[in-house]
Amino acid sequence: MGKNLAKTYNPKDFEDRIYEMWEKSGSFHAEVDKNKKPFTIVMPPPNITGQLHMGHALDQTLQDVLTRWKRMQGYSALWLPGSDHASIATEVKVADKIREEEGLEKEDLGREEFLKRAWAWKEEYGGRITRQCRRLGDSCDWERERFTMDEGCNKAVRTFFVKLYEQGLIYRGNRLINWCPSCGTSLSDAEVEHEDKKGMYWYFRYPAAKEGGKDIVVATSRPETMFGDIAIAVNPEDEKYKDMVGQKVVLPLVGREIPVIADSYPDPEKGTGAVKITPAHDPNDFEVGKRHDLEIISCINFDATMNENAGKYQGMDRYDCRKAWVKDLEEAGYLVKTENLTIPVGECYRCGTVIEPMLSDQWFVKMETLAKPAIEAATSGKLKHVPERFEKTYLHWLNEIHDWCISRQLWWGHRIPAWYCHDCGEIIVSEEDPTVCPKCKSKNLKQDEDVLDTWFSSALWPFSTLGWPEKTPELEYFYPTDILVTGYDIIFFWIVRMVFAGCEAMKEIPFEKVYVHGLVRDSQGRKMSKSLGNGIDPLEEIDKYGADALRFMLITGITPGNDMRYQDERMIASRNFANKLWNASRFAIMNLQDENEKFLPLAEGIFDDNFDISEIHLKAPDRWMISRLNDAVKYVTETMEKLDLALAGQRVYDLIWNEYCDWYIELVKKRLWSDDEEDKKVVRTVLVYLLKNMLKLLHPYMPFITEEIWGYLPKKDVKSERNGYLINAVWPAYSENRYFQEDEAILKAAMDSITAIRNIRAEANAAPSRKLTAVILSQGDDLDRMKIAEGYIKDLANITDINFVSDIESAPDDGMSAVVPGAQIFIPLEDLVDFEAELERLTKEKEKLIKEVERVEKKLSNQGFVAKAPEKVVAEERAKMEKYQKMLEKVIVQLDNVAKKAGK
RNA sequence: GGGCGCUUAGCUCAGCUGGGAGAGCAUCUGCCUUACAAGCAGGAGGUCAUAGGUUCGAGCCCUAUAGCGCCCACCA
Repeated sequence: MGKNLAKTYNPKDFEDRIYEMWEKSGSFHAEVDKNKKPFTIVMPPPNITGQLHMGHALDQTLQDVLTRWKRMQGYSALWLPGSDHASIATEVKVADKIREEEGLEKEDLGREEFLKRAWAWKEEYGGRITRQCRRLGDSCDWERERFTMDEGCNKAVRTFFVKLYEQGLIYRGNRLINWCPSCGTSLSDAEVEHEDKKGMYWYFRYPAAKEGGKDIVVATSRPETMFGDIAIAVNPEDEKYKDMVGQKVVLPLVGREIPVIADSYPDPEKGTGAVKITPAHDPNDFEVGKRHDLEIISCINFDATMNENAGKYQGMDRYDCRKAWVKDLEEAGYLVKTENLTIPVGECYRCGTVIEPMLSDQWFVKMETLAKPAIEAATSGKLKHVPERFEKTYLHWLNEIHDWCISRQLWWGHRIPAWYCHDCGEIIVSEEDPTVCPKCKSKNLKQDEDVLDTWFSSALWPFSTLGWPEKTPELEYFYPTDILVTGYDIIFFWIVRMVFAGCEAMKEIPFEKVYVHGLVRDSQGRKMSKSLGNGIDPLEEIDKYGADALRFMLITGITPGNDMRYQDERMIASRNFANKLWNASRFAIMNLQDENEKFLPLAEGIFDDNFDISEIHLKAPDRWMISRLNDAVKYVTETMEKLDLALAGQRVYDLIWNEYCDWYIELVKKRLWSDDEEDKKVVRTVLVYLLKNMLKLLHPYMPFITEEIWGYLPKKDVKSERNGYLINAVWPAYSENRYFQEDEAILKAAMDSITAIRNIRAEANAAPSRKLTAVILSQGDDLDRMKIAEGYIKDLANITDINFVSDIESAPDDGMSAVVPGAQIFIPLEDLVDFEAELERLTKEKEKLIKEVERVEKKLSNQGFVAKAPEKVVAEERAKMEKYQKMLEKVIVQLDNVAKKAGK
């Protein structure tokens, strides 16, 4: 053993190699292990059509951090990966490809042939995303990788469908659904996006049917649906129209007579207060029509052209028809007025085409019963949202939920397990293909042509992937899963549905926590999108800066639930941090070895599992640094428990850069270069100890670099390191025994003094190489600490000699001085002192102290504060008061001296 | 129409259950000091959107206001 890290940090040199090593070693694989507690995350399956984008990178890094952390904590940590068949998206993509390459429409190929092409497409591109995930360092269990349309998932889908059908929770009905004329399929409510668009109200006059009757004016934003009007509704409370109820009016130009009816639906304040009723193309009207048992007349085809009921407009596109029809009505004198305003328009979430409400035979899931346990799960606190506010979103959707239209007029997807008997009309819903009709024994059966909404299979993901409906050991052990990580944009599509599906199929919520994160936006705060071309490719960033840098920047850049901006500078900062760690490790490793790259001896027993670092001959900086590490272990663990991964990551950054690199390494350099072999051994041991633990803390965030460095450390096969790889090492634990309060105080004094002296040096323009002496004025415990810190102050501030005094009279009355908590430091620097500048500096310092004293004084003289604030806080203030007053005294004397020198 | 979030240093953002405001980048000064210039040392920079309130004490809690953004909602 031996050798050291390469001179420069180059992630490309090792990331792929490390990943392969992990995977080959089986480190990602999680087994049912009764001796361990399970920890489970199921990966939100990326669409097979997709490419890895920043959203995935964030989503997956979060999951990987959690999985790696739990794995190190000794859980059987399963992160189950997979991909989604993405019914509509894939069908569109495959159809496009066929059109492009062969000039054929999917109908030309027929269902079977099309599906063959789709599967071939899946084989070719479906693995693309999961391959890309590996570059990120995802430690998922690839042996358990699943696909939403694989055999097991298909079995789960059919079982679940039949189960719900038998309970009457799935039904087939002729209802108004959201129709996308471009995709040629129905959509669920969640798949419709609402957008405010510039629109117009046209006010049309419907003339009275009989001589002497009153005309009625109706506003509409969709004149082309007038061919489907079957009534005009008015509110029975509306005085304007009271006498018209029961009367008939004529549909302009069409000539059909329709009644004026009374219904609570029209709002007298809106429009003219009278509403045209078109049950075939408007959900509200559909309800009104049902209430009044009205006929339904449809006038638009599924391809968004007008049908025969539109008369001469038959065959025209709905919008062309609108134009022509309005023109004709206007010319005929029926247009009363128009009004410009914005109207909300429903659009297909896939292609953006305006949705047409259409009457159609579809399958639905009855939501009322199913929603109840899902609501209960959240309100009872069993299901927790992080951050909490998303529970509101979740509950709102569930409380407002309508029945879920699950059939899609597509080919790529799970085919609906329903058959129709052509002889007796029986509908057979069954897991297996029935060969004969159970009612009439006919063999003339035909399966429903439609497939299921993609989200129907996604809803089963947390348990279908673990073997459901079979009672597998995995299902028993890993379900319910622990945390579901996803963006807030799919709470409705997915979270809600997984919860009710889990509650129904498993009688148990599918996960205990939902961690909801935001979007990764571009540096200007815009959503990354293909059309804007502002997307940043995670793979390119990995090429440039390394996967660790990308991961670290993503994790530390987010606040739970909020969007983040992608900034190149932060990416560079993360890479620089990796570089810093690399070099600091290189320094340590260098000092662990002799000139032949052989490891030098370390303290006895360091590789024993019960080794206690505090039992070797530590010095103050060692104990300080160990104490800081110990503190970080506690903080990081607790903070991760709260899923505040950004804060935890920042603490590790601080620990490594600010505490370890900036202070600890500098503090021990001299010892490492000394001849004291015993002390050198202590320092080496501490370095190994610190490095190992810091690498462990950082590993979930930056797995590659930490694993790489880990490989260069001296190690033996010990239990606490499991199979020797960092990925499997044991997460560090906090211990009271490693909290060194006194050493923290000593080092605080040392560091404050060092900084103060360096400051003086800078102000006085004294070269860093120039040796200086110092006088430190201090008393009591503070003085004792300063004395212990003496050597370190000398080393790091380049001071040759320190003279300690405990009364102000003995302090020098010239040179420069600085006040630090617990002491005042004097540096004789006559030749360099610019007395005017020093005077100014001290005056500023004095003013600052006076303000402080005044502030504390005010606080302490406030009876309310002394009486009501906690004792501890009051005591702290009193101590401050004393300290500041002392400091002030000193500064005043010093100021006096300098003023004399300055000749004032 | 309903709900939610944001407003803190020049920029991007942290700030846990209320007890003297932090980071990264940028900026200024000095350093190629034998781990690291992807670096080191030392600075400067904030009436925490506004107005009230609760409290001994408010960036944090309450109420209103303004600006920005997001989500939901059956589109007369």
